Amino acid sequence: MRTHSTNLPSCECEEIHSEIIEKKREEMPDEATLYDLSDFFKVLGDSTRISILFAIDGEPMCVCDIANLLGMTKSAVSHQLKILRQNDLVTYRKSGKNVFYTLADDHVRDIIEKAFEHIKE
Amino acid sequence: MRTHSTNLPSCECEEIHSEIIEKKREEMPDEATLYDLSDFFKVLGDSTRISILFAIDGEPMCVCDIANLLGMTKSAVSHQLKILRQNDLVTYRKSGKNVFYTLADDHVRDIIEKAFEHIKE
DNA sequence: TAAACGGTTGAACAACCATTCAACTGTATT
DNA sequence: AATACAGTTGAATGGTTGTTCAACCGTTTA
Repeated sequence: MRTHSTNLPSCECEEIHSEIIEKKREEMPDEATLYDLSDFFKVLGDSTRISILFAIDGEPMCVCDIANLLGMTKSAVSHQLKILRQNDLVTYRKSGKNVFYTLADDHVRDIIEKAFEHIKE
Repeated sequence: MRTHSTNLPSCECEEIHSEIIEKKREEMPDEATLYDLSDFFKVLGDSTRISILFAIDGEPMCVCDIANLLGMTKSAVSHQLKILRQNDLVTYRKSGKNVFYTLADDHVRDIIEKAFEHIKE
């Protein structure tokens, strides 16, 4: 998950505006929060997972139907659903042989909505 | 960018609830929109880029200062700034030998803010 | 109980991507 | 003009990750 090392390979250039750097350093969120944030966006940063989230918005859908709707194998869908589950973006309800998935809460819908507005400039 | 083929390898299982699939299919955004959305989140799905966005929020910062603040090389920072530039998340202003970067607009700040609230359950 | 089917899972593979390294551009200073 | 330095860039590399494939589990039905 970590995309750059913590503080070892520090910059090869001089500090130009030390005061600004210090001020900014105090304002920065802690590292753990930054990783949590980027990990959250990483989950949304895949067109398959975004498609799944749109599909199961409102009415719940079983894995097989999602696979048919998106033109994918059950396996591929299930792998992505696992990631969505692990990150608490979806919940599921078992019913006989089927497993019905739906959005975990409205928070995610809001964020996707806001991004939706953004990409339309 | 495309993480699954368009419609060729369709599902190996039967359509269980055809009516639901058809209804959902009409409600789904077009494919281009889904890719634009996931591409947008993909840009935010990296801790280095998230860190940069927090750093340049408010007061603009030059590349060298960002590198010092984050403990990274100028090169690595510049590569990520290029991606942020190409996706219109940041703007820059040249001043002598320095290039000062800052957030492009408040839209991005809002989205990160919302995600921030979400990950704190 | 045996077959059928929806769903999950681990390993393998291919594609993608962030960082490093080295070379380069442009501006400022001497 | 020459040096110094902020910033950019392309190629190479190592790590990450989405899909495929095959095997498996659990529930239902014959």
